[in-house]
Amino acid sequence: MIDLRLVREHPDLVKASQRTRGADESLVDVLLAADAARREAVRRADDLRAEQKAASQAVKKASPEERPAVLERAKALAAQVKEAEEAQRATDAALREAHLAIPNVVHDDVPPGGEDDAVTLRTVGEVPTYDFPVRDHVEIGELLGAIDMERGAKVSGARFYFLTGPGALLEFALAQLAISRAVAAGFTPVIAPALVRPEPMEGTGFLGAHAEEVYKVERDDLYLVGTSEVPLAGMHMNEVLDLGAQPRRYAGWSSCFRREAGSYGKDTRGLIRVHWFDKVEMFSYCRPEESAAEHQRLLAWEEEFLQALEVPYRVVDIAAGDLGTSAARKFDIEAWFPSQGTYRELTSASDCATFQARRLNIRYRDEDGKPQTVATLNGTLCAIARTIACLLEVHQRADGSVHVPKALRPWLGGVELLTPGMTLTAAVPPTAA
RNA sequence: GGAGGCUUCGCCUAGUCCGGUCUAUGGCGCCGCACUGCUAAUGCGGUUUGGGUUAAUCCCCAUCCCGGGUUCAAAUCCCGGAGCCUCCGCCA
Repeated sequence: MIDLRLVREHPDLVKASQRTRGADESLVDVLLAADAARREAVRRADDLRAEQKAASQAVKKASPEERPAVLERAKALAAQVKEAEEAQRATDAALREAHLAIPNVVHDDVPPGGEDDAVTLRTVGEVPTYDFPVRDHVEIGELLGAIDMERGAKVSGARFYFLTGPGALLEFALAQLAISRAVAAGFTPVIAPALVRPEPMEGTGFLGAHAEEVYKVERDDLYLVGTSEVPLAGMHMNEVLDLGAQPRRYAGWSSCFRREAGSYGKDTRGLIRVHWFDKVEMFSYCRPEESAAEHQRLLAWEEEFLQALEVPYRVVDIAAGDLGTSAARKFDIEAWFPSQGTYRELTSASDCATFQARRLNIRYRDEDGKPQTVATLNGTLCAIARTIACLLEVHQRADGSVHVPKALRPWLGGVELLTPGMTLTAAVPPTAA
């Protein structure tokens, strides 16, 4: 939810934001009207309630002969209050609806335009050339005995997979690397629940436009999260946080589930787009004035992680029209996929400013001790399945073997190369053995 | 899965049986003032959050886990839900 005060005081700013998103700017006027209507209804109900309270007090003090008349008046007022409250509820609902209809106000530096107008901020690393026909990650994964798509489909259906042998070890290696780097950077590591109640789901905005994307466990009124952002944001809902000098940072590991409705035919092969994967997600709570700087820091950590994986990538600044509802700005990192001859999204970092926290009611105390809404940010440190796909492709060799980035070796028994037919026997750092 | 207990304005707590005097008690913490050579102690005052109104103050409304209901009137009575705790059953 955007800040209502901003809408009242600077509707033009919000309208401009709507325009750059390619969204309907008349929604701002709808919101303003709903706000005015609600305030009017609130005033009326409050006034009547005050009157009714007084009348109610009078009942008690009334003498026996006055009593029937006073009681009559109190009853009449009670009826009016009830009516006024119903009217107010209607305006409350209308305001909420109008309020929710408006996505976050975009950051000034966000490029205008839509999906194709993302601005590439930088390209890092050499795009590798191969003097042999490149295989895609499914082929390599099968050669290595790392990925089993067929049995994934047999057991769970399309877009499911088994990671086996070196694939399974790669998952843990990536998770370990991601978490240990995050911890070194000062993040609190978190293992978060993947099944959540409606409130955090709604508060993070996933029941709005993305509702079709979400798995629901009907019987228990719980949802499978599509990203660790949900439990990490929900963790502090309805709290007033003690924000010290530093933002509060969590690195959460959890499974993620996505129905991928509406993506039929897209990336049907392999680990690129799956119904379930595991992820290490960074999540920050900070003062609103710090969020832009924190956004850059999250991005830097993402980049350093990919550099450690020796993967060529580019950073793109997502255009306004392609931003999610709650993001004021979003950077994606796209890594090189040789089988596709292009960069594909691997991670994403969003600055939600106060949009998400306002709905989740997460605040901090400012210098005057007043509660204020915090800013929240999230960034993928490692979406594991897709990262495995990328690693297998980028680091492939002619014989089907795969180069292991130095940073991952400690968790893969020190091996420098995964080769078809090999059995990894040591999944611990050689030094620890 | 079953049974019971609990949830009060930062923390602890009184109040709930028996509706109005609750505009919620007291302690701790915190803030201010006074006193004191300084500290401590003491005294006095303040200290939930949100909304409405306002130039600001004042004031008004809501808020006793949440949502409904009964009533002129609900922290208090009734129904539903959540969370925590205990016990039984089952279980990795």
